[in-house]
Amino acid sequence: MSRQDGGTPGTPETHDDGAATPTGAATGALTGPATGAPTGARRGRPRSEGVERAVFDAVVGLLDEGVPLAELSIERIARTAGVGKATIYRRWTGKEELFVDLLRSVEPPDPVLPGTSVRGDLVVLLESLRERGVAKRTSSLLHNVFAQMQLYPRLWEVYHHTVIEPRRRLGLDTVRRGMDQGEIRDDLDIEFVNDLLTGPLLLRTVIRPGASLEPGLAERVVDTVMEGLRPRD
Amino acid sequence: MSRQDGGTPGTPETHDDGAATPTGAATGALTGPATGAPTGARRGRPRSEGVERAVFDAVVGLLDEGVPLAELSIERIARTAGVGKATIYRRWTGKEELFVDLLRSVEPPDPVLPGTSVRGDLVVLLESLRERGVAKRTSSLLHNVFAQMQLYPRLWEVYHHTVIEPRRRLGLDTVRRGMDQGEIRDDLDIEFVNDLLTGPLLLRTVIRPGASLEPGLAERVVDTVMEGLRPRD
Amino acid sequence: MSRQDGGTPGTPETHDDGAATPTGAATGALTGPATGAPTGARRGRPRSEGVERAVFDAVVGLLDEGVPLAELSIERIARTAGVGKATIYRRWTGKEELFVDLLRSVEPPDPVLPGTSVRGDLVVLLESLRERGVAKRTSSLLHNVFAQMQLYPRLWEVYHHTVIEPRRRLGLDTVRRGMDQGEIRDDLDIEFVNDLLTGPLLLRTVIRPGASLEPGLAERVVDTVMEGLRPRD
Amino acid sequence: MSRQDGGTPGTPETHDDGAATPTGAATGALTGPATGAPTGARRGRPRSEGVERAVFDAVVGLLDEGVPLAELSIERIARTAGVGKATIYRRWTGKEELFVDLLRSVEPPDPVLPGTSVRGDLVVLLESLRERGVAKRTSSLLHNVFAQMQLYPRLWEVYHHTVIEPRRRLGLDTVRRGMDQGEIRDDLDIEFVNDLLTGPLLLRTVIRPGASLEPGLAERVVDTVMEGLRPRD
DNA sequence: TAATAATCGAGACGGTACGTCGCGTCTTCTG
DNA sequence: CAGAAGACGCGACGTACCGTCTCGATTATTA
Repeated sequence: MSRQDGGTPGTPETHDDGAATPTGAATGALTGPATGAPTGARRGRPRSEGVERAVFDAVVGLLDEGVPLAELSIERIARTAGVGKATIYRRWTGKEELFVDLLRSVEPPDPVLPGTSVRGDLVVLLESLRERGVAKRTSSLLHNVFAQMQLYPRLWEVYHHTVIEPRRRLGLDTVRRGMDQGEIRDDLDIEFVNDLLTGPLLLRTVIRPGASLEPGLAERVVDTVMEGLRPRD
Repeated sequence: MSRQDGGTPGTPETHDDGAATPTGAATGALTGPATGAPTGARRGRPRSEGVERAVFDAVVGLLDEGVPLAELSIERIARTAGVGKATIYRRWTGKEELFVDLLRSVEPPDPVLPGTSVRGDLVVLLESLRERGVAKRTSSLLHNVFAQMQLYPRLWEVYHHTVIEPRRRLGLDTVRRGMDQGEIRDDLDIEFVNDLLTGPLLLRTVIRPGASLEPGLAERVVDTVMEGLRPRD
Repeated sequence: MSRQDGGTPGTPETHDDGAATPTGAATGALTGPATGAPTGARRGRPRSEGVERAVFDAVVGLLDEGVPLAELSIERIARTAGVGKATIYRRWTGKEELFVDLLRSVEPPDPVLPGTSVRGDLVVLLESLRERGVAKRTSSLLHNVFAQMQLYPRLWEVYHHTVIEPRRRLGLDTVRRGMDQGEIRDDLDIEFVNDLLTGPLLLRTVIRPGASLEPGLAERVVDTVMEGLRPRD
Repeated sequence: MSRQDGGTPGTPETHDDGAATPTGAATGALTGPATGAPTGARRGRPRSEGVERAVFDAVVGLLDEGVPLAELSIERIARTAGVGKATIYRRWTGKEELFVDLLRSVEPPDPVLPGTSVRGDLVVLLESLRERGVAKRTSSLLHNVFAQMQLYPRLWEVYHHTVIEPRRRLGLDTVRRGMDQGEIRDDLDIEFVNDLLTGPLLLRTVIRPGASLEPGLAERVVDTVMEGLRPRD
């Protein structure tokens, strides 16, 4: 994972779903008061919560000012945040882990599938993909980070691992259910079908960032892939 | 474009748009009278052809040795190639342009469409996508460069511009023909249809580099998207 | 003086001038009514005696291991001694004061002058200089600290102030007595004469640390300076 | 020696007299035009002469402003001199070598002995010691550097090696001549006699920097040591 | 016995400097 | 004039200490 140390030592670090967030602060907030946690008597001065806030703010601020991601040196971030370099290195092993953490902190939660029909679930899933793509072009932060995210292979990788993969698994489950229930042909590979459905949207989101992501696109993709391209009479 | 100056004459410079060798033209104009000749009588010592060979060899060699793309500094490339830094900067404006040039030098030509049937052309197009994906995992150079190509936004961008986009246009033309000839529903947006077809393969090629790219995949994608996922009886 | 605060009561604080334990007095005054008692009933947990022992041991140990004085950071000393940095800063204002304290703790007492003859007293004084010089080359601690003591101007200065100056004054007194009693020419400046006598030994002790300090040197210096270099018949 | 690289490769690097100065520039100036020197065709851009001037000026300037020697970090010197840190490290291995170079650049040449009488030569030698001591207290640079020179063992060591030792050897030769010619008792060790003579002045110069160095001191030391302290009638 | 208060080890904190590396430009000599 | 060599100002790297500041825990005195 990305964080350096900390992380409440009771957190299992399961990397299977989006609930990992070993960030400590964030986790603490989500887990509740946690007064009874097996908190093993930390020694020394505890890490200031204000630091990551300051660092994140600095990064967002610099990106807002139009500073390209490649120019966001640790040095500069520390200077802007009014924070010591060592303090940053104490929390993150490098720029990439920092960005991953920042990115995750603004990532919307996984969609909740209504479960009424497979088609409906697929639309919801693809719609969430579409919405993330749209968010990328709206949010100043997301826009900048995503636009140049490819700059950092590890960032890319971890992002996939913690964000895209979990949703992909949701998709696979839904496709499988569709086959079981007879809504989808069952003579095809599940992964293959899933790629047919998500590929077009990911293409427009990741590879061709200028492409249209109009509302209704998700539904249209699902329906068209379901129906096929052959002309009907 | 990427090259700083002349561009090896002989390289077809396939993709027209954006005016091939722009700086080359400009340079030619500045060099003097030029006497009307297209290759305007350079003065002084001519550029050694050996230089780019040495530079390319150095890059490939370093990548083969496992040096990550991110550690390929101009400094190191020059050192390895036994070439002055200034000589490199005289030819390319930076690392990215160098890589783009190198990448283009090993890129296979655009596929030739048989034109017999729209389905056949689509399969050929997607098959070339698949083959490139496979090549990425075979060629030591391609593997390394691609695997971390995302590191360089401009490299990524130029690559798309010079390699992916042209093929995309081929795809759009084919889809249009399919609609005109009645092989494809004509109630859909051409770009949309093209994305439905290419998305799955690009997904596996670019976004999920570990995914299977088995032979026959291209054909299967075309057919499945054509037929749709709805169970037939 | 060097110590930050209390100063172990019991340490005689030999060298008067500069008002012994200045900060101690001040602290005492600030602590409150003080009820008249000289050691005004400190409150809270008293300082552990073990700390300075641990710190001194750590310094000596590191020097013994060959660690150069310049690399003895407070950080490292604290780590080695198993002591908190703040605890060190609570006692000494910096590295130099710590070293001064350590140095003084191993400094032999001022020599006792027999007072029989001026020549005898001078020999005793110079002999003590010689012995200190020899000790520097024997004791692992003294060797290391002295050899690089010049590294710390304040250490040097304080050492002179508390060790060399007092003995210098002893020397001046003796020379004066010699003049009064007719053993030494009285047409010369007292300081000048003293420098003639101590200069050679200090030269070999401080400035040319490799020079010989054989037994009998002190006596020979006194006698030769007394007699002069001119050949006698 | 102190310099990092450069140094005209023909210079023998004899460390026996003050004529070592491998500084290149200085040597070049002293050696003459040296047009026929075996200068082995340096490659690449030659080192700018302006750099050491700028660096030396920066150091002197900072010391003049009262910045203590200990705060003269390479970083700060570079900043003040308007010079890259790497440029400094290219020439000197560290602060100490830089200071040694600077110090040597302002060191007066060895005294020329008249050779008429041994006493006269000794006076000249001691007078040069005295003058250096006086210079230390006059020159802003020397004052500051010397006053805290002890901070840098290597600086101290190299200074002794290149400046003090050579003159010491001059002194030893003179004392030997004095013994041979009957001006000095020959029943004493030469080094011992030399230390008797130079010790007092070095004491006042190096160890007790506040002591008086009035004109005539050198002569007085020689005469008094020659005559002895015993009262004459 | 309980409250109070200074100490302790530990280590986070904002800084500054370290010595190295790469950037893109420049300046020299050689072919 | 191109080319290699490499110096140059610049700025970032990741580490080490600086001296200060919180922490929880410990250990005295005072109430």
